[in-house]
Amino acid sequence: MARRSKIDAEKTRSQLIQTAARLFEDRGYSATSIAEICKHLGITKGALFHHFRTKEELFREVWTRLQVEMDAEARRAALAARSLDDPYAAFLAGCRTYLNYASRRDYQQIVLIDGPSVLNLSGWYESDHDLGNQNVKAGVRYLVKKGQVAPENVDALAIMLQSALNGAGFALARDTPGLTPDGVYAAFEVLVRSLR
Amino acid sequence: MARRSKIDAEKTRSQLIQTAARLFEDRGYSATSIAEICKHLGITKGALFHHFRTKEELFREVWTRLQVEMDAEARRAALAARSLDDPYAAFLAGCRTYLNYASRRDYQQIVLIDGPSVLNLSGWYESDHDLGNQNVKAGVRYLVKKGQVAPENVDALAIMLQSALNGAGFALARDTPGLTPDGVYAAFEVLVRSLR
DNA sequence: TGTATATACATACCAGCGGTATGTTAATGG
DNA sequence: CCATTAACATACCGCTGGTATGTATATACA
Repeated sequence: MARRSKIDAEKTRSQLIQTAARLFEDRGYSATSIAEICKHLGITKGALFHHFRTKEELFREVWTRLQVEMDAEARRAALAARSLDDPYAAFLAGCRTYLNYASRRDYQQIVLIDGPSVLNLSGWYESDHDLGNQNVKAGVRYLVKKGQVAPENVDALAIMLQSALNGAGFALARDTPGLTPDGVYAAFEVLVRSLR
Repeated sequence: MARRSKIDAEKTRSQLIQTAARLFEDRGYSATSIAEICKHLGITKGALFHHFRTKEELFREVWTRLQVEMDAEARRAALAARSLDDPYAAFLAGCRTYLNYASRRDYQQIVLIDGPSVLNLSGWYESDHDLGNQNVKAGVRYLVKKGQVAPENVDALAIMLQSALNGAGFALARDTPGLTPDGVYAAFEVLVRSLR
């Protein structure tokens, strides 16, 4: 076959990302071969390596899309829940969104499990790329401004609260006995609201 | 070469684990080849595959040793710190130990980064194999008994607090700006002591 | 004490992997 | 209208984890 139009190319590219995402999700990164991804689309490796220089770069693209999507949703939720009466409301709404993502299979496998091991050589965690952390930290800073939290604990608390949501999401996804989404969220709210 | 004695075999085995641990730590699991491990010991792949059926099994052995070591140390620390005056003391001591491990490069790379992606421990959090979680949960139950925490939140809080320590240790290990071990621990203590 | 067996490796080999080098053809810019 | 280049396909490569097989000797047992 020969050259396709720009529009076709864009389509191929997004199909690659979409298919890779599906396979990365249910087989994991290392168990998913490039050949397999291409086979699903009826194209060859030449096409894939035209659009992405390495397998890792393709993964990063998948990873980024998920992060951006989560980020947007969390921001929307936080903004919508803003309240004059309750300084915690916006922050908690964002966290609830994040918790929802953290209990999704795709987010878990791609962002939380494979992400660190695949991307850690290239420094993805230099926090400007970690949108989850940015959101949580912004929330905690907001609580500082409202006088609910001591400023020297911001960075540590942000990381800890985010990680708490990560772990809880995992636990939820494989229905751990005694855990429900609402129960977990309630416990998280207790954790946050009792902060000094 | 030919067969060695049982004693020699044990030595070879533990040398394999030790060397693999070193390489897994500073290159990561997938970037460490079996051939490389063997080269460091002056043996061949035949020897390695005699002691371990797969590369993953060797990794699991390394992983387990680290976990067991951490568990023992955390238990010791918690017991030693037990206090009549402060119901939080034992729990916090165990968590401090855990935090120390979570900020070590070997524990971070092997247990926190590569562990989840290499071993398919979708459920390693609440499994019997997760000694960290067992300890944390025991600590939270203790706080319940002392009347510091509502019993319905035990499971969720245990997971969240443990994950908080994981994430914090992770952040510490790559010296995130604004984070020190003592600072993180202080923030964690605030988090725990303000629980209702 | 002799000997059959199991053990502790070494050697040789393989399919599949990620990645590259090199076509090939048509859309596109000047 | 033509040179360029984008969008792929094809062929190939070194390396990887893993296997099949060989082999010498420690060990269990008669």
